[in-house]
Amino acid sequence: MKQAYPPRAAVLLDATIEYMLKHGVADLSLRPLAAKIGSKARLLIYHFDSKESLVSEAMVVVRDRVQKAFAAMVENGRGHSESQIIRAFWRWATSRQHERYLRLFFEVHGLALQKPARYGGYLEGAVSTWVEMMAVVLPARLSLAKRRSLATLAVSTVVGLLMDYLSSGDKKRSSQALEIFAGNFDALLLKET
Amino acid sequence: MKQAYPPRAAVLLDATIEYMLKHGVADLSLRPLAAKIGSKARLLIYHFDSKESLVSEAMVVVRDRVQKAFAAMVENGRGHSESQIIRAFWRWATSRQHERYLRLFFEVHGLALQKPARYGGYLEGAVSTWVEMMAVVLPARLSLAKRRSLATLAVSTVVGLLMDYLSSGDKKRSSQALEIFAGNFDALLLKET
DNA sequence: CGTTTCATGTAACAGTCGTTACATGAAACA
DNA sequence: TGTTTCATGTAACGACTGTTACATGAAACG
Repeated sequence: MKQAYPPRAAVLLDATIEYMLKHGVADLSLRPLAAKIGSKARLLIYHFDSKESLVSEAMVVVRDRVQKAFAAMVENGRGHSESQIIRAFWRWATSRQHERYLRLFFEVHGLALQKPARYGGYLEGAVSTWVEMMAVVLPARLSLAKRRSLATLAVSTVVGLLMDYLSSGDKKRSSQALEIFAGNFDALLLKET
Repeated sequence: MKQAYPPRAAVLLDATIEYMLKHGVADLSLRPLAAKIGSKARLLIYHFDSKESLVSEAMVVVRDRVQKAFAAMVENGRGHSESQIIRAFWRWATSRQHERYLRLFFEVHGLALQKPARYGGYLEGAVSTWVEMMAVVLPARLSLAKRRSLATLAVSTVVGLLMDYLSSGDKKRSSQALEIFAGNFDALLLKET
C-alpha cells in the first residue's frame, strides 16, 4: 500500500500531486508541470503511460489521504456525540493546510459531473463512500435507510458549508452555520425513530 | 434588460448558452462550438471580443435565470412556512430540465475556486446573493447576523444535497435527507432567539 | 564481461488553440 | 446614389497540446 509504484514514479507522483494542489487539473499541461518538478513531459508519459492516467492515479492518492483523515476522526470520536465528528472534520477541512485538498476536490467533482466518462469512476463511490463512513457512527437502533438519510444530510451539509467557506472566505458566518447544524444534530438523532 | 445585445449577438449568445449547458465550459473550444451553432469562430470573436468574455457573458445570463426562478419561489412562498421555499427550490432544481443548470454551476464554481482570476468576479457574490435572498424571508425578530447564519445553513444544505443528487443520481436518498432538514427547519427557527 | 533493465535526452509529429489580417456582401441611411 | 455600418468568408499566424521514435547512459545481474 505504501509503495505501490516504482521509486522514481512515486517521486514524480508526489510532486505531481503537490503541483495539482497548487494549480488544479482543468488546464494541467505536461510540459509546465514537468518543468516545475524538474522532469520532462517525456518521462511523465514513460512512467504513467498517459496524462489521463497520471491525473487519475494522483486523484486516487489524494482521495485516500482525505478519507483516511476522516476515518481517523471517526475513530477518535468513539464515545463522543455524533456532532463532535462533524465539528472535528470541519476544523480539519477549514485549516489552512487542508483547504487546498477541498479546492481540488470541488474542481474535479465539478468537472466529473460534466464529463463522467473522462474522469471515469471518480464519481462512482465519491458520494457513497462518505455517506457510508458517516452512517456507521449513527445509532444502531435506527434502520439502515434512516441512517443513510441522516448521514446524507450530515455529509451534504458539511460539503455545502465548505463550498461556501472556500468561495466567500467568510469563516465566521460559515462556522456559525455549522454550529447551528451540529448543535441540533444530536437532538435530531434522538427524535428519529 | 431583455435585449442588451445586438440582435445577432443575442442569437449567438443564446445558442452558446445552450451549448454550454450540454458540454460544459472546461474544454469549451470556439471552433466546435461555432460549428454546432452554425457559425464560425471568427464571428464569435467579432461579436464578443474574446472567448473569455463570451463565456462570462453567458454565465451572467445563466445565473440570472436561476436566481430569478428562486426569487419567484420566494415570492410565491409568502405566507407559507420557510421550509416550503426550500422544498419548492429542491423540486425545481432536481427536475430533469433544470439539472443541467446546476451541473454547469458546479463546474464553473469548482473552476472559479481554483482560478479566481480567470473566472473573475464569478465567486464575488455567488454565495452572498443566495444567502441574502434566503435571509430576507426569515423571521424579522431575529438579528441580521442570526438570519444570515440560518440562511447560510439552509442554502449550503440544499447545495450540498444537490451535489449529492447530481453525483449519485439517487433521488430517493437525497430527497429524504432534504425532507429531514426541511421538516426540522421551521421548528429550528422557533427555537432561535 | 556481457546483457538486460530502468531512466533519460533530443526532436519531431500531427493536431488544436485563440486570435488576427484582409477582403467582400448587404443593408441602412444621408 | 454614395457612404457608412453590420455581418460574414477565407486563411493564416504563432503558440501550445499529448504523444512517439530513436538513441544513450547507468546500474544491476547472470
